[in-house]
Amino acid sequence: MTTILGDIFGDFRRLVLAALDDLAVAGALPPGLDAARVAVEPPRDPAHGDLATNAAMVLAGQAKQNPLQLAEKIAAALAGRELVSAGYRGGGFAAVVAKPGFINIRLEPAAWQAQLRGILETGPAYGDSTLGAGRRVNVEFVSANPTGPMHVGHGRGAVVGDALAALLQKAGFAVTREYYINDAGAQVDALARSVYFRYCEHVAGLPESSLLHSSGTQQAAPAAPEGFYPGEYLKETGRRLYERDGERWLDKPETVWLQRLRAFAVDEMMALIRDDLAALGLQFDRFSSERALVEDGAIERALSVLEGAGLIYTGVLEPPKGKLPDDWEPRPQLLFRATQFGDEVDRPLKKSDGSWTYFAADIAYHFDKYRRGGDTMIDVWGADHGGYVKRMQAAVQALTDAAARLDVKLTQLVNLFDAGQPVRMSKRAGTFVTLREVVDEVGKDVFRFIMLTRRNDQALDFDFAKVTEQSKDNPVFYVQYAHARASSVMRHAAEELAGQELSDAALADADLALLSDPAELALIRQLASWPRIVESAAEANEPHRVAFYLHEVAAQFHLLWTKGRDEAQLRFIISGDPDLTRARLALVRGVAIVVASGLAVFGVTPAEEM
RNA sequence: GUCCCCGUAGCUCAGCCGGAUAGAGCAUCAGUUUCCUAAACUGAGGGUCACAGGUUCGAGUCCUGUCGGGGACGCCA
Repeated sequence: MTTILGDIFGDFRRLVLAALDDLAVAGALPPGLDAARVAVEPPRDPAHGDLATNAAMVLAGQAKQNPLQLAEKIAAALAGRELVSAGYRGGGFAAVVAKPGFINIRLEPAAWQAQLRGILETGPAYGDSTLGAGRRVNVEFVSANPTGPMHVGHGRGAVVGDALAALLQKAGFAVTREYYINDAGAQVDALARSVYFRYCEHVAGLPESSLLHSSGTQQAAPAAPEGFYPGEYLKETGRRLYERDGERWLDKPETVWLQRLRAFAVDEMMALIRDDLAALGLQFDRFSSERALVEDGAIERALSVLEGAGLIYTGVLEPPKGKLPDDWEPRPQLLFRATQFGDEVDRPLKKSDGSWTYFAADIAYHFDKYRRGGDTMIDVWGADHGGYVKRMQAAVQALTDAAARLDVKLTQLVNLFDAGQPVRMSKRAGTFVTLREVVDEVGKDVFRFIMLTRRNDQALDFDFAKVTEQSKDNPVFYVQYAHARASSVMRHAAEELAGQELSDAALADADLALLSDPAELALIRQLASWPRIVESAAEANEPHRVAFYLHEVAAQFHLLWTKGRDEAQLRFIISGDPDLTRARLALVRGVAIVVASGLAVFGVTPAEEM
């Protein structure tokens, strides 16, 4: 109902609603019926027709009429209406009533052919929707801590977040992609100490080191600090610190260097992360710093809102049920009344040392997002943060007086395999696989697509051997291959029909009535459902549906291709019959446009040849 | 103990605000290549939708409970 072009299901829903109005005016239906549940969908069994509506069954109760008889009335009223929308150009339809009360609709081929023409005329924008009506949505994703390179789990969140954002954009929302930098907690202090340790280590290893000269022997490296980040990458960071600052931090107390090194380390880590993001082709509209919020007093501002609503108090929490932490001590804390908003317990805002909890900062951050104009926020988190969802939603509800909504998408684990053998990962054993290593190995297109072949809340197996295999078992190549095949046909056609204009605009004028084979019409139907897929996937926040849809389009196209192998008259290029060839090229281009449009949502480049 | 996610074919998973005879891929079996890319396609077998109730014209889908798997549970993020 909101699509710019070619949502056949929306068009027919409008038509059904208009028919219902006709019936109401004629007195055949009581006025003021609630038609919200009236749906027009493809029937599961294609033998039933192209479209089906449940209108009679949904309204039978309200209208106090027999569903079958009501269906007959609606079908008759439908038959009296015409497809006035330009997208059908004279194509008609037939409506038939079936058993429980379904009304099955079958379009004449001309209506489908007109849909294909519309696809060619619309091009890459095909599938765009006005569902979002320009409403703003803030999608926050990745938000990997700036303590090291991204790992594969971050990569999944990154891809899911980016595809979700792209999908929402295609569906007409004004999307902001945002990254939250957790650069304020104790962990970045630990990071700074780790860098300092590596820095000292580096200096000690230098032949010209003052440590050597002053004592005559190499000084033992200082002990690794608490919470030490053991990754090799920090050796490089320590070296870079030496190159920038020389020996000025040596033998100085922590109070002298901690703040400076923290800033340096976070900058270095963010540079690493930005490289990783770039390798995946990711771009953010905004990076928000936790530290900047803290230093700006944003926490106090946000908490004062809660304070004013009487939602903050000092109290003592019950110890958690089940396993009691070893060092549990009851202690009065500053608490947020999350239980008033459906959370299990009230949540602490200050640590025992008096500093703010991560939660307090996150409250400030979400309040900041809201004040910047986001009443719809989506956060993409790793599933290990699942326990955090309720309290954050509670906070958003409390902060905005329920004017804003926070949705949280949790991404489950990625299990790495190589030819069926699990790739064991252990930070301690040093067999940690970074996102960058995986992306460099398989390519960003493969990585992105595979990450979207599963619902985000399902664990996903990622097998290096399988995802790089060039066969139909690999969904990436299966879909890519369909696009490449389409491109290949167009290259051949350019030779066969040398001198003829084969642009999409030109092909839209081909005699599409020549596309009459059932397999051809089935393919057009498949292409015609793209706008509907965009809207439903966007509404459900489920980009993976696009992957399954593209797989179906590719299958239908490969099928038609192979039919042409058995029945030469079904090939796309028919020597000596330029009119038929042009009609079929229009279909081929339609496939390429839809596949490319879907891949664009995923940030995957459509292949021209393979 | 509480909360969240999950349970669909031998395996991996889809199933679109409830809709008609529950689908796809893999695996198994039987086929297709002088021809636009066989990197593909066709057909067959394979199901107590974990279990038990409930809601209604209709439940894999919604509600309750049970069982099983995973995850999270103050001062980490």
